Amino acid sequence: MGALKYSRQRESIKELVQSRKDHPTADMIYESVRQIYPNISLGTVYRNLSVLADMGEIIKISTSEGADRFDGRRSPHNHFICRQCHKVIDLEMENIDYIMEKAGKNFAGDIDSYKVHFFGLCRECIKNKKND
Amino acid sequence: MGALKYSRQRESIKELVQSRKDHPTADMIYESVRQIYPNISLGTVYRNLSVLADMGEIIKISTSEGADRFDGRRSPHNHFICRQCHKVIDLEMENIDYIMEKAGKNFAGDIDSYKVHFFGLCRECIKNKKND
DNA sequence: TTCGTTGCAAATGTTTTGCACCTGA
DNA sequence: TCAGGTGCAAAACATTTGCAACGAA
Repeated sequence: MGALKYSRQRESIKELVQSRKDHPTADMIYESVRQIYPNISLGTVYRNLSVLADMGEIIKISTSEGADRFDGRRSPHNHFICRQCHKVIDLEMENIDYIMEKAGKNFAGDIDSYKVHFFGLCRECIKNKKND
Repeated sequence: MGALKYSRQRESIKELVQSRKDHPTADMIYESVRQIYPNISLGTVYRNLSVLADMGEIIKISTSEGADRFDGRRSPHNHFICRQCHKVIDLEMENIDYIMEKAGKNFAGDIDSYKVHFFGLCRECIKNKKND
């Protein structure tokens, strides 16, 4: 049951997200894809983002501020979220997968993945602060 | 401006969250506090949870599944989230604050905190899976 | 032909907000 | 007194879903 069938809408969404370096919300993606498929609906965008995230083609980032964001980058990496402007930035840092072992030591369940969000101020917001 | 004034509703919410070991949603907290202050409104609960989180008295946990959860535990710790039942569990693990330094190495902003969410199956869901 | 996919719109679930009244300092 | 807090209800958002028509295999 549930064999995935090709759809140009899904393909287009996937390519769009994977080509962008920012971390767009579903709505931003909708606005972009609409320039190619003017009739696409927001529901279709949400449905496909969900499928693509389940397949591991893209990553869904949930922040406490506003809508979820999506990331099409393939290689594993972590994120920084600015507490002022809420921008999401990819971090270039060494692999820290070993924290999963540390986490699993006193834990009765089965840990298979993790997400780290780092918080603080991004470069732009530090600058703006100084100009106050 | 904005001096915080005492309110028994806020006090009650704070004590409730800090006394619980699960990770209730705003609505669960509302239902509980209502047993003491039957007229409290959900809006008041949300407003106070937000204030308490800003003050650092409680922690707000945003998951991609459903409503945000709140944690009143004082000492720093990390969370496990079951991908099946979405339960949130506190982890007893060694401190890994040093990952902030690793993250800051090639980054132009200022990192001051982080949150790690570990994912997988909790003990109960592993059991249930075996009984299929 | 079959069954996943789409567009549309309505529904859902969560959180925020405007406002008149209440309350702590 | 008076700024902050509250209850209530409506609004704002983000996301999901039912359904009839469409399209890929």
